[in-house]
Amino acid sequence: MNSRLIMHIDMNAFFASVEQQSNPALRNRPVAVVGSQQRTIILTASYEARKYGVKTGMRLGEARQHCPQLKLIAANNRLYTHVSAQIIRIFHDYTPLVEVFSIDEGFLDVSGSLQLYGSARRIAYLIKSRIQARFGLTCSVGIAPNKLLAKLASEMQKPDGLTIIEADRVAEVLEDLPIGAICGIGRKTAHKLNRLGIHRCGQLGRFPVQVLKSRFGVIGERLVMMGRGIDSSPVVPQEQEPEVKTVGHSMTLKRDIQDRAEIARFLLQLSEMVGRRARRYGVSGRTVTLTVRYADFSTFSRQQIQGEDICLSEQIYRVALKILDSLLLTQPVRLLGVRLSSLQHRQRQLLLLPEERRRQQLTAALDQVNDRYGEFTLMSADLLQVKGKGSHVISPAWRPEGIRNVGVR
DNA sequence: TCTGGGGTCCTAGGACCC
DNA sequence: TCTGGGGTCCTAGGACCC
Repeated sequence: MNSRLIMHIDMNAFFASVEQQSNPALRNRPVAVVGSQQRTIILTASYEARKYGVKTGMRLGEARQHCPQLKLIAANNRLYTHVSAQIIRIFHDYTPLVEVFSIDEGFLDVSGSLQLYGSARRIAYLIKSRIQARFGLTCSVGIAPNKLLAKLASEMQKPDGLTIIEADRVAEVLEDLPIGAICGIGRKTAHKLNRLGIHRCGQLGRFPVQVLKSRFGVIGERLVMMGRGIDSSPVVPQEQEPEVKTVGHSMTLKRDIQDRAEIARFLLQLSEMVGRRARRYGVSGRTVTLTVRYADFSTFSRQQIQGEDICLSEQIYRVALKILDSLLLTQPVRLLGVRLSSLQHRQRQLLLLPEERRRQQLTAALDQVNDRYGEFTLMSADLLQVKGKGSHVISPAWRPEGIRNVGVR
C-alpha cells in the first residue's frame, strides 16, 4: 500500500490551443497568446510557432524576428478558466485526489482507482480521449511512483504524450538526465551545481549530502533526493489546500512615468484590485508591500506593517501612498505593485463598531456590483482619472476562481 | 510595440528582549 | 564598560514555479 501511482497531466500549449479550437482559421498556423497590454511577452506559442523558435517569455520583437507571419492573440482569461474548470471536472471522475497545480496542469493520485479502471495507462487514455473529444485539445501525461517523477515523465513526450516511469526503471532514467530537467532546479541552482561538477541527476543523487547542505541550506538534502527521484509529497486536493498567504497585483505601465500624482492614481487602482480580492477571499492583512520597477528594470520593494488587519481598498491605498511618500524616486517608473500579506481570516462583523459595519456593508455592495458587471463598474472618483482598466493579463499559474481553497475554518 | 503577472519559500542581517 | 547567546520579529531580496 506504500507504492503509489501518480499521474501528471499537462495541457499542450494550452492558451494557444484553446484559441485555435475556438477559431478554426488559426488552426495549423503559428499563433501566440500575449497579454492584453502593449508592453507584454509571449505567454504561450502554438506548436507551429515553436517550430520557428518562438517561446514563452519572449519579447514580441524577438518572436517576430523568428516568425514574421506569427499571429498574435490577446489572452482571453474567461475562456481559459472555463475550459480549465471543465477539464478538472473530468479528472475528478477518476479519483478524488486531484491537485490543481496551475490552470493547465494537475496531479492525480490514481493508486486507489486501479481496481475500477484496470491500469493507470487506461485511465490516461480515457482522460486524453475525453479531453480531445470535448475540447479538441491534447495533453501530455506522465505516470510514475511520485509527483516529481510524474512531472518529469509528462515532459518527455510532447505534444499528446504518455510516458510511464516504472519504479524499477527510475535509476536508469535519471542517470544521464540533465539536472535542469527536474522541477525545482532552475537556472541559478543548475549553474551552481554545475560548478561543483554536477551535471546529471545520477551524479546529484550520489553527491555527499553534507556538502550540498553547507552550500544550499535546507534544500541541500532535497537536491540529493531529487537526484535519486525520491519524493514523498502527497497529492493535495483542493479542499486541503493551504490558505492563501498573500494577495497582490502589479502592472507594467503603458509608458514609464515619474509624476507622483499619476503614480498615486495607479496605486489606488491596484489597491482596489487587491482589496477586492482580499475581501472575496474573506481575509485581511497587516502588511502592505509596494513594489517599484524602474525604466532600467531594476526592481525593489518596501513594506510597512500596520497595527491592525486591513482589507478595505482605501486602507491599503493609504499605506501604499505612505510608502510612496517615503521613497526618493531616481528614475521613471515602469511597474508598480501592491501586495497584502500576513493574512488572517476576518473577524465577525459583530465585533465591529456600527460605523465600521456600515462601511463594510457599503463595500460589500460595491463589490457585488463589480463582481457581476466587471472590474471598475463602480469606483471612486479618483479612479476615474486613471486611463484604461485593470490588467486582464492571465498567467498560467493563475487558478480558476473557486479553485483555490479560501475561507474555510 | 524591448523584457507580464500571480504566487511560495528561503536567507541574511538587524532590532530588540531576556 | 571591551562584551555572550538564544529567540523572535521584521525587512529586503532572490530563486523558483506556472
